Amino acid sequence: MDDKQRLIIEQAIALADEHGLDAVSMRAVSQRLGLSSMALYPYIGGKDALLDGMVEGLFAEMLAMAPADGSWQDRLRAVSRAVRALARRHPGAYPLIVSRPGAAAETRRLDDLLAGILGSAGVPEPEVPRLSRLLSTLLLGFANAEINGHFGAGPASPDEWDAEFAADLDDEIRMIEQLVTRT
Amino acid sequence: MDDKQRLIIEQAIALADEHGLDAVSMRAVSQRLGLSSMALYPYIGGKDALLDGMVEGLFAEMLAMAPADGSWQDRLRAVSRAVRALARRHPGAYPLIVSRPGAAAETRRLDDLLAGILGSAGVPEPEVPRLSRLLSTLLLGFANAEINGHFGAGPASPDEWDAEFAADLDDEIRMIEQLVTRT
DNA sequence: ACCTGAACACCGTTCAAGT
DNA sequence: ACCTGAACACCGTTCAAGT
Repeated sequence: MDDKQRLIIEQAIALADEHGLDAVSMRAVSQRLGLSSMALYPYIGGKDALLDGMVEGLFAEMLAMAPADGSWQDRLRAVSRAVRALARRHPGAYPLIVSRPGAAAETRRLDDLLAGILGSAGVPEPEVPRLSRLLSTLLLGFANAEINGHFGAGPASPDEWDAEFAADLDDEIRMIEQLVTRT
Repeated sequence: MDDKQRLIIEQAIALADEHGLDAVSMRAVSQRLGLSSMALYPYIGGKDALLDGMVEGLFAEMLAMAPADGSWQDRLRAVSRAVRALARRHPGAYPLIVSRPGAAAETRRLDDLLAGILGSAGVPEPEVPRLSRLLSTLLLGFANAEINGHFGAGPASPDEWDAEFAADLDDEIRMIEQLVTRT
């Protein structure tokens, strides 16, 4: 029954969002489920595995949000929106995505998604993996910066972040278009 | 005497690089200095302030590495090299840069440096702050991905990371050049 | 099969005390 | 002024035990 596993991860994410990542302890998570801390161990391996599971859960949620139709530009914008929406929905848990190694299997699905988009944009195949990684670094990192309050002099309101992100994306889209026509 | 403060932060960074971030405890750091853990509190505020201090120390080290002469393209490449060199020199401590809010004063100096470079590239002033943030997100995030082993199918050897990073930077440089001539 | 309690070796931090 | 020891309320995790 990995229903229970999913339940545990769900509660851990909720706890992180409500009280910060530091509040995510085995004891606190188990308490939310009416169990003792040791009851979690059979379902998740331990604290580290729980954090990995949270990353996996976050990615899964994000990938479920991104629609897969429209022009490649539209799809790219949809993925970007999904990443930022995830970060804002999970301000406490999201930073795990950027701070934990990509051991999780779901992690690579974002790169695959981006690779698909770039492929249909006409990007030459040997360039696709590199550009996927560039974009995922930028998307994940930018959302993290917003959540973490990076950039002392950065955008102040969510609307300003939206505008900045849209402009960044337009630049990247132009970069990709130029790369395609250069070939 | 914030000589002592610097000494503490130095040892904390060394400890992180040698034994991982989790090994950085007040007790372990103080032991490296031949002190009890409580002796650190007058010099640094506590664990959180210590971690912030480490971020500050890392940024300072990086900024000292980046030469400030040559064409704007050369200077941009120099900054990029400095970021990656920092990450590889501090594989344990570096991730703090990306996981901790930019409260540290030094944090913004990277954006200033990038803004200066973009300014001398001829980027229109209203676009400069946004592009500085885009570049710093990309540079810091990419180095973090390398350290953290993000991207399951990513580059395997340091040389491959070098090549990928150089290609990314060329793309960004072209993007900036195009943005300048479009004006 | 599923859960618990006590226990161990750790944390960060406070506070009274030492020189 | 600078440092320490004991103590407190927490951790993650093990292990024997309960039903």
